[in-house]
Amino acid sequence: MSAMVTIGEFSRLTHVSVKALRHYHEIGLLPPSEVDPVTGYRRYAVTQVSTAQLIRRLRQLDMPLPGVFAVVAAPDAPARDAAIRDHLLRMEAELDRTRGVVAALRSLLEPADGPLHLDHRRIGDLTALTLRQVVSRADIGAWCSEAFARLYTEAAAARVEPIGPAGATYDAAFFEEDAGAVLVYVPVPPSTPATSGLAPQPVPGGLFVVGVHSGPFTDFDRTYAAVGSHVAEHDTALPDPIREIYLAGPPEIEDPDDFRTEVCWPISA
Amino acid sequence: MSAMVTIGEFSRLTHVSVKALRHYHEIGLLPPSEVDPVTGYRRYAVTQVSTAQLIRRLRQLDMPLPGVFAVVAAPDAPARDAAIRDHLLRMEAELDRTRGVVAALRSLLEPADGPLHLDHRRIGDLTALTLRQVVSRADIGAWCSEAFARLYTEAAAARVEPIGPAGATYDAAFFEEDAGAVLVYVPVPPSTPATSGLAPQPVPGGLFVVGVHSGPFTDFDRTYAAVGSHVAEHDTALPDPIREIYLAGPPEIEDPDDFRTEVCWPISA
DNA sequence: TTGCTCCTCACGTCACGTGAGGTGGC
DNA sequence: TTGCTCCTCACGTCACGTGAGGTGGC
Repeated sequence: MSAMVTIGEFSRLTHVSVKALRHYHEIGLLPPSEVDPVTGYRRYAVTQVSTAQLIRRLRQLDMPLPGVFAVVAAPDAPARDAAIRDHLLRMEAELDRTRGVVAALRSLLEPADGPLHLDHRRIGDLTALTLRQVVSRADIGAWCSEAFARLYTEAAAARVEPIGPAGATYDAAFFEEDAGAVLVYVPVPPSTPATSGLAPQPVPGGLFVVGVHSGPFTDFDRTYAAVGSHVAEHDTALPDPIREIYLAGPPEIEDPDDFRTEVCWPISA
Repeated sequence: MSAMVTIGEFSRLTHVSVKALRHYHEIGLLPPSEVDPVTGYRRYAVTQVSTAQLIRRLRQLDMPLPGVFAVVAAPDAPARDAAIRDHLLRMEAELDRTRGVVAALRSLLEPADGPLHLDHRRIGDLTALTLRQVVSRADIGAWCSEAFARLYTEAAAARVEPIGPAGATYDAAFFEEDAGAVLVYVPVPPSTPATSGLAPQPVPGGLFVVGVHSGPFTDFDRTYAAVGSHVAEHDTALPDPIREIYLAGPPEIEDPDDFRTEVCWPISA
């Protein structure tokens, strides 16, 4: 039988606040060893200290409570360590993103590189292998790389060569609500047969104002601003999806500074 | 006169969601250039794009809205850049803390280094230069280093040598509510005269269970758990403040792995 | 005219923190 | 007995997101 302590003493032992301990009880994450049925007083066993310490560390790393729950309830050490490693990987990715944003912030505060060159262009109707899904902005990078990998695999399976650069179209909701329908496509000859998973689809064209974005995707809003401002001042924007055409990007190009992407804003004739 | 756009188009231009734009209007951070008095429709000027981009970047870096407000309203570039640099410094500090927590998490998952050596000790009443304030856990490091710097300056001004290691006492609320009264002290001879700012104060002693914590402060909860668990199992804890005695620490010791701190848990005789 | 965009509430999210008001334990 | 600890609501925080229900603009 291990010693029992009050919630206050358990808090001093573990450095977890009393309010947090009550919360963890309420959600079932760390129920006290005993609860007095008449007074409601919580009593914790000293053996619960290590669990509380683990929870505290994970929360200090901003792991969401459902994740903490999974770690604490993990059946064995490998499962537990995998859940923790997962979170540390997500934190690394977050850190990378933050580095990118800091760089983007600096570039925003420096004087601009001169006006962006803009073109009017009529893009014809295409035939393409496509994937379409509602995607949130946070997931867009991962989803796109997975989707393009799938499209190129399908193209190889159908023994066709892409006949132009890959692209994607973004519904207005993707920008306005931070989540919306995204369609990625790889253009193929109209004669391409359906593969096991994918039939070629038409991708309708139209008239666009086009600007080339050079550099990492973190910076995208600058080119969007340039293209969109030009449209607002000189053309009539259409509510159609905005198109991006990936002239140079991952996985072939490794350095984000070398990425080149066309941003195509649909306008009326 | 710059072109005006609807909230939806402004959202596509800036990559700030419509909901966020309405929120920024509501709090006065980014009011639209015009609001139709009858329909309530917002109209943004294209010249507002750069402000929106700046706000977006700062929010991506988790700068709180009051801080964003300060940056956007900054009277000139130096003031603005200083506010941003400030936030980047805070982010660096956060990152340091995170690194520490990750290390602490690893050490928690590794097998323990064997049981901690614990002593019973009667600490006598002291005379000391002291500072006392309610401090939150988040601020404790910064506050302590400032407070000790002040105490040593005062001791030098009074021409007295400290006659023992410095320490601090922490009220229960510091642990139970993540904020509570902390008293830092530097022991001096009882004959020490009052200086301009500080009169020597008595620091009452008592009976304690004492364990030595070796390593960075991030790890403190492990030693607290060991000392406190021992007390729970073998002694009667008192509600008095817990005392830490800084045998080796900053600023003299640089490597956190070399820090040594006594954790003293008050018990009844 | 139709459907799309925009509007304003009101409420939800996440992980607790902040009191208020009251009772039990030593 | 007194004061301290503990209890349970109910509501607040932060920066928006999520619908509901309705209207304006092309």
